[in-house]
Amino acid sequence: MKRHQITIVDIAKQLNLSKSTVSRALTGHPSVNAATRQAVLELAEKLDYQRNMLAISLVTRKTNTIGIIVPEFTSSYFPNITIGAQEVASKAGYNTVICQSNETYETEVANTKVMLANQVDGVLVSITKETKNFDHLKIFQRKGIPIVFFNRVCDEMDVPKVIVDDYDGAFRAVNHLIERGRKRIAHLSGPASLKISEKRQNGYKAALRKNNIELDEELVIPYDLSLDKVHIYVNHLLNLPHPPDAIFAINDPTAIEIIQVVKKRGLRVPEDIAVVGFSNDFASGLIHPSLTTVSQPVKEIGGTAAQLLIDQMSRDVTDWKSIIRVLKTELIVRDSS
Amino acid sequence: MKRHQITIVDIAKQLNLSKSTVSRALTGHPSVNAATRQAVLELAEKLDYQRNMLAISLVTRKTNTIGIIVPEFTSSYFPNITIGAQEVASKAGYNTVICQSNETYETEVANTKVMLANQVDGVLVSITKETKNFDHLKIFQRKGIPIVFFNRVCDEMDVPKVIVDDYDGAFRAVNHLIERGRKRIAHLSGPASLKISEKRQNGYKAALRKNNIELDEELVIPYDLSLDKVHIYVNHLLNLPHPPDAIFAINDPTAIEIIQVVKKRGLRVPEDIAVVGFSNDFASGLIHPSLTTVSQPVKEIGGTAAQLLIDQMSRDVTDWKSIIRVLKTELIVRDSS
DNA sequence: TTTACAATTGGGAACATTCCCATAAATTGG
DNA sequence: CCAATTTATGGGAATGTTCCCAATTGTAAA
Repeated sequence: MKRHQITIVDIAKQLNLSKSTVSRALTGHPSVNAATRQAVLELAEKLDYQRNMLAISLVTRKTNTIGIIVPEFTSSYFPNITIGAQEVASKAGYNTVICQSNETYETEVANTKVMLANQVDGVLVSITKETKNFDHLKIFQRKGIPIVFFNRVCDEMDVPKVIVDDYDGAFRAVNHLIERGRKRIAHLSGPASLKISEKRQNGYKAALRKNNIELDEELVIPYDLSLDKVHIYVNHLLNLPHPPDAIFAINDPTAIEIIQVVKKRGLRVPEDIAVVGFSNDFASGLIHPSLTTVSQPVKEIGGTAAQLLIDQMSRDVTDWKSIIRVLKTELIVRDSS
Repeated sequence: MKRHQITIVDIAKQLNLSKSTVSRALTGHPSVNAATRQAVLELAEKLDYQRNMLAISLVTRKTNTIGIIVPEFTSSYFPNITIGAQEVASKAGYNTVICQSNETYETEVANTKVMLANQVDGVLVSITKETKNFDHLKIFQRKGIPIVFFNRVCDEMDVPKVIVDDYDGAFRAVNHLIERGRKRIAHLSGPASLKISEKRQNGYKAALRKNNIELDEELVIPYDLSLDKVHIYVNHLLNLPHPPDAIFAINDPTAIEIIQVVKKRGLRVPEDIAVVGFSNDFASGLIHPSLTTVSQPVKEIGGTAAQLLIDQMSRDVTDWKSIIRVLKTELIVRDSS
């Protein structure tokens, strides 16, 4: 039923050549007669010949494909990172395969198997909030497939990583709130498993300390990043006998959700409660009031990670220095603070 | 240099079996001894064996991969469509490869070559605003690779398509503006090459006609969807001797841009100018004032298209009925009108 | 003229797997 | 007890390509 695929053998037969010569003509090998090459190219064009990458990859043991595993696609953050990575990768002649782990460990493990089965030449990974065991990722190392982490990194693996100065960004965000006269600043933090939660929380605490504001543990709430639970924590905070006058959120989607909840309660942002986020998602500039946030160079994160990966793939070095690239953030002050 | 990959031959040797038997054990073929299968499975696990999909696909002539070609990823529209498609595809055991054509014809052609070279089993396509020649897409048909269009379809190809009732959606949107008392309604339309531009424009005109409002061609502006030019058209409209009191935009990103421009000019939305968009992007509910728009069942579009494609791929029918699925839109009234 | 060398081309192994066609052993029925 | 059938396994072609190692031809140097 399936139509016969045009192969180099078909071209070879029609031109009375060997498949070797056709292959050489097609790949631009120098030692082939100009007239022969011309004939091959013309016939290939005429027959709609397309090289079969499966066969090529099988013999060359290279797929020219990099895999990207991200936890989710719900905000603009990870999509933009993949765009940045894809730009760099395609410029270097690499294709990109993207898998979403959906913030679950099982899916992440399944994703790594897909990547392995599809013989990617390297992978870019940002782990889920659930990931505590890294055996599935260590397989890449064991097989000599380069891996680079970004944003959500794995501490126990000695490979290149791309992150931002989370501590510093959080510090400046909270410091800004204090400069604006806020005294009781709450923090909606992330899951303890993620390094970024820890660092941003540390930045928050350091800013309080520097301004001689005593830390009230009651105001630091770790949550699992499920947006539909934000209202619970916000209402809890606002119902405290001595409620906060500002909230610093681990990320923008959370901050946006906070603003909605606060507004629904009839309170004003920033008059009653100031809100600051982290990442500068696309929606943050559009929401009312517009969100003060710490912007990350999102595309650059993806691009840098891809570049680091490509560097590893092109050199035949097995023991790669574990570079850690820390990119700069920037505080964007808007109406919510 | 490259580490040797574990193959079924390695497993076969260690267990003193033939690669045929190992293959059968691994793929779950019934005619293999339970003890043998057990041994194979255990050793495979121990050695981190991963099946090489390249080789499998080469011999089975199936990659279990569908390709998606979309024009852009800048708004939430196309990403969400791919999410919907991916959900359906992965449930059916298919992987997904996504390519962005970046709204340029050349890139789209390049993308089709990538898809062909990677032997996708089927493709989902939404064309660029530039695409007028469809030869590169007809190659899929010629090779017997199923293709389904969505959103931006190709009229001259007789294949399944998934669209929404653009005419009707536009009609209801403009009718709503008229009900709100607007008399001079402008329309920022899309490129003439796209069917959706035409249909939405027709819906706009029909709504005017039905309400006995004479069409003023001066108020209908086709533009190429480059957001950075929106301010030119909006300012042009507002500088007219008899400026409009409402603008219906071809899509949400355009509408959002219009709102920003109008606000920057010191005019109020909706008091001075009402604005209505199309698609109900994520940002539309967040912007101030929130945007009235025609919502599309985005994930469903992707899911339906994927399902249509999978149906085609699983049956061995070469002449597929050209189904056209038209999904319903819904008018979402918010503050901008 | 002979040798050496460059320019072309062909042959065939290799890549990792599936799957059809044997083959051998074990089991069953008459 | 023998034929027939079932159960389990092996052998090897096929998939479409690259690339190494010849083989052939023509030509310039000796």
